[in-house]
Amino acid sequence: MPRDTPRPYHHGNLRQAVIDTALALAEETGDERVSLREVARRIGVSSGAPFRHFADHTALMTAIAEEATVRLRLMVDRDQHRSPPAAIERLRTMGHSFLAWALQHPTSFRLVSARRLYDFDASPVLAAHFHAVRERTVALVQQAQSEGDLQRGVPAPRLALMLRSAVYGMARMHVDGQLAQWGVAPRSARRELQATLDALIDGFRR
Amino acid sequence: MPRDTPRPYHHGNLRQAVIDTALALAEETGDERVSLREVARRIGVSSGAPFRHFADHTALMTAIAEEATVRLRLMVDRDQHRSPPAAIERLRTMGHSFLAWALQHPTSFRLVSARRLYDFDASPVLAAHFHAVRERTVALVQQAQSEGDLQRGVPAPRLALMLRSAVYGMARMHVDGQLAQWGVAPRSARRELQATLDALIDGFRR
DNA sequence: ACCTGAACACCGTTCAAGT
DNA sequence: ACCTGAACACCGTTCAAGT
Repeated sequence: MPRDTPRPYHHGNLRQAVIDTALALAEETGDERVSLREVARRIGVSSGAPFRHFADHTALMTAIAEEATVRLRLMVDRDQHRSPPAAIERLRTMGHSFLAWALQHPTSFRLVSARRLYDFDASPVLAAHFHAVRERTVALVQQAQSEGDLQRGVPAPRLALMLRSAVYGMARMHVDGQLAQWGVAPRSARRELQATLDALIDGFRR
Repeated sequence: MPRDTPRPYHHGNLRQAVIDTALALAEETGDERVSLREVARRIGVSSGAPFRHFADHTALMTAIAEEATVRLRLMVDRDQHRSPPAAIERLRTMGHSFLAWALQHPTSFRLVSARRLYDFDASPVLAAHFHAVRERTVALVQQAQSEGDLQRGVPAPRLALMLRSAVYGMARMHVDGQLAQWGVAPRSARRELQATLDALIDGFRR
């Protein structure tokens, strides 16, 4: 590992460098503007070098989407451990975590959720994650219903989809720049969205 | 207007032809894959010709977004005229119209709502439309509250945002390909989403 | 095993020149 | 007034050749 050579022929850890640089570039210019050539330029390798580690542009974006999803999951799990144990509170906490993540990492959220710039079906990591989120949400709704905290009139899968849609919609309205028209200033976005989610959950208390 | 010349030097109505062809191309390949060169090729004009009518790629996409929004509005207005007059029913109808449009024109919906491929701030048409949607939604919520059909515990603007988020989230989950994981088959999507919206509205009946 | 750098087929955009 | 077609600066991707 010679340290006097600024650019050795072999980068050493190009794969990770490409992922990190691409993530930074996405945050700077938008997920749809990540160019492999620009990434290579920033790292100081030739334009063809990244193709040794990623089959194509899509494969790189898939790797980024996986990285972002793992980070979201860590945050959700951490918050769940701190949540009151009642299922309805776990649901609320899950929604708050999701909103907080989307507001903190709008580019990652947009990339992962829109599923346009990467190949969702090629990633077992992503499939497992989204499956788990759905399972957990439905299970918590069922549990909250049997604990007497949520209305039983609506089937659990439908109530879960309703809550998910609302949270997802709030997060997307933010990243899509639509909150301003709805009278929500950027600074108060997190507070207002979490309060709106709370009002939704309270509306379905039994 | 000579009809024996297959390609006259002047197209005649190139601006509209570019919009129509670009819309078709978007439906075929996705809104982010609309190439001005491909549009020009399909119409049979040179690669520089569209620039006589659109300042750049963004300007063309803005025109498309406006066109799509006008069509959405026509559909919403038509359905409103057929709706029962009670504010809560008008709200429900509005949501159903929105969902139906998003399911029928996923590419247009994605383009308009994501606001990434065009310049929202450059379009008074779009600003007016979105402003009107919000005003109308909040007014209908207030009216439904005073007609005794919706809970008064939640402020009208917040309740309006909640309903909008849920509807928007459902529509986006569809175009983002996330409904399958939530146990909703494409064929039953419209029915299931409308039923979920109905359950939400019913949950907030007083 | 990994990287270079030229090559190819695409883009968006500009602009002198043509009709 | 509108369109052509060459030009420029970008892409993604491939691949023989280098280390």
